[in-house]
Amino acid sequence: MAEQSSGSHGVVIGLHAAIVAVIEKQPHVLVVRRAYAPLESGAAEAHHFEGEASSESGLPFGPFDPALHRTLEIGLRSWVEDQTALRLGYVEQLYTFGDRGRYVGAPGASARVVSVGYLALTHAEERPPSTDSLWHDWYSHFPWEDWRKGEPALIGTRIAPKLAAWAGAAGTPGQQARRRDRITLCFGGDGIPWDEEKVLERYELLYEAGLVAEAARDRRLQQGKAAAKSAKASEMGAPMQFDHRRILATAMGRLRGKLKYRPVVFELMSDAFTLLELQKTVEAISGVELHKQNFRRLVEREGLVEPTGEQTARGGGRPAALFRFRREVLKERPAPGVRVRGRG
Amino acid sequence: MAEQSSGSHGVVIGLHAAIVAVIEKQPHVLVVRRAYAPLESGAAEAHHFEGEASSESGLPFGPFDPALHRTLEIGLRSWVEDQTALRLGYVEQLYTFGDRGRYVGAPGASARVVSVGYLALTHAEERPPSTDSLWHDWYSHFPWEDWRKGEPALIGTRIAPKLAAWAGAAGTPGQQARRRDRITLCFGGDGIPWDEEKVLERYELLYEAGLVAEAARDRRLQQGKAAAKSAKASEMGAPMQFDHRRILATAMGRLRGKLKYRPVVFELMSDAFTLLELQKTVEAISGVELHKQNFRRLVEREGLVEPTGEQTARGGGRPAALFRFRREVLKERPAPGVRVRGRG
DNA sequence: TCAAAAGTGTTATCCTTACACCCATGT
DNA sequence: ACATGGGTGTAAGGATAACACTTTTGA
Repeated sequence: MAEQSSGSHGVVIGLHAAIVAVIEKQPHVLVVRRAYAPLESGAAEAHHFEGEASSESGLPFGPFDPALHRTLEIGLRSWVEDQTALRLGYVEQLYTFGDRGRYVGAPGASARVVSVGYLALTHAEERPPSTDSLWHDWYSHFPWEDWRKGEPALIGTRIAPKLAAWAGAAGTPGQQARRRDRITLCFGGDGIPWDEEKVLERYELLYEAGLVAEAARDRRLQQGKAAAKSAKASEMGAPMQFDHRRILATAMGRLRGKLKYRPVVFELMSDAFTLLELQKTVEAISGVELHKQNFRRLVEREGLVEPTGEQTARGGGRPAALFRFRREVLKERPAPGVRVRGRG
Repeated sequence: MAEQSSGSHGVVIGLHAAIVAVIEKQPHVLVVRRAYAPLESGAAEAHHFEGEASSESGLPFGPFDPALHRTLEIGLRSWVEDQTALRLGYVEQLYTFGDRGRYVGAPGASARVVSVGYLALTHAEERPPSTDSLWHDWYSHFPWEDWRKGEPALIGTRIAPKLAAWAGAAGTPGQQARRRDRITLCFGGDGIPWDEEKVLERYELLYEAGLVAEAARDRRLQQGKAAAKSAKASEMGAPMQFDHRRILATAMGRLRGKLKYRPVVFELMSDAFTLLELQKTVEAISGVELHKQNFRRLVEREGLVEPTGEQTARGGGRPAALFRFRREVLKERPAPGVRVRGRG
């Protein structure tokens, strides 16, 4: 076993993809249910997770094999195609995480894993692409991130009180104040507005405060104990394997930001769409409602779309004009995008 | 030697820092002159570079040792302190590169290297922090990026013609058109304005077109040949070891972008500064001149600074009021920053 | 005729961009 | 007095955010 590494700097790189699609006005991420950890040595030694953990879902991922793939992104694409039978279009690197203890693998795990996260966008037509993978509404993992119907009740009833308690439990008054500032910055209030892009900051805060199932799980696994059944896991969103929820949080935040200055929404749309469908897609991603008319003026002014000339047929209201993405903007304006700014 | 890896997925992670400071209104990056590649196995086997390459400078870097450091960033900080005797303040991860052939190490190099790049900001007081490291004006590596005195002559005299030739040399007319579009998008012209943030895109384009010394060097080294003396290296900016210039390009672009929505400039200033010093620092980084009064109104309106009450003493003009960074903005506004937008 | 969704007009306000001009100090 | 940088007033034009109202279809 040439592996055991750790003494020097042998490291395994895990490539992870948050593959996003918007289906029926809901943002979804592709998850894989697996009972083994494919990140150990080259062969498929199907390590089994301990009890509970095996029922969690995770992002599609696999190790980077430098002998096989010329770049990280090529490696990622090949892993994803294997695991999900899905061909990726738009792909963007997010972040590389290497924290000890945040990627707790199978019990026999020897090598240290560094996670490189990617965001991929696709247009999904309802059915999950393969039997092993399925689409999850991303708000099932982040219920506090959906502000389309106003502030989620969860924040007032559970998150705010528990975070306040956590802040109060800090050692010195100075630390307490700093924790409180951080909470306000993340979740708003006190003059600070909700910033939909701070998805990662919020998740990390909840993790540190121990409000999220992964926090307790990682602590236990680090101590070599079996993962206990975590009660009320679903209340604070469905947990994911390893540090995958953190990667998903990074993806959400990045996508929400990118929408505003790059025409990436169109990667999520079909070729032809109505303006309201476009708006609902942006709203699904950014988690806030928009002002209809201002949205329309915006996409028109930026020259992001052009009419196809067709109309929608399906009943229940006046037919809408269909539009398509105007690819020429890419050559015209330096940073075209759907600038989003909450609404009243 | 348990190393030789490559067959499966044994990978060495190189942590790289682009450490930036503004000295005398010029942006600088800290470079290290080294004659060996510290990225091979744990021990210090001082591999010697082949001829020419050893005179190139590079960014401070070193391998990530998971046994020693809990996170990537901690590993980076320890490497940088060792190599430069400099303690880092603000640090931000940039990107992870893993391209085969773009990180060409010492001849005997076995393991594949994945580079994780970081941006670090510091306030330098003139003298280089250690004898092995020194400050380079970053425009010496990217002469086409300094538009403070208008469009650099280099672009018209050398870059544009050579890029045009490269575009014309593409196989099909379609490819030629796509190359031309890309050139316009990167360097502007034809209605597209100069976008100071596209530093990486421009460098990658120049690399692909073979206009930059590293392109030829990497090709040669990949074929096992010795690196030839590259004529006119300095004309297209001083090259750097490995893929370090790419990492620096990433750092420049990211910093130029971040300035606009986060108060990071202040990491580069001393505690007290005049508004013109602040403006010159922003101009140094972003490479464009700004409109004095609008700049002042901006920092004032955003509440980024507050007067110290002091005045500058040094001669040559009316004394200026001194200001300091107003830390409270961090608690007030979601995304305070020095939004920069060229000028006439 | 009513529900459902499509689509338009208008305004106050703020931000941006660009003018051009005056002030205080050292030599 | 003049060079050097410090510092201000003001106005046109555009982008934003918020109003509420009309139109076209299917059931």
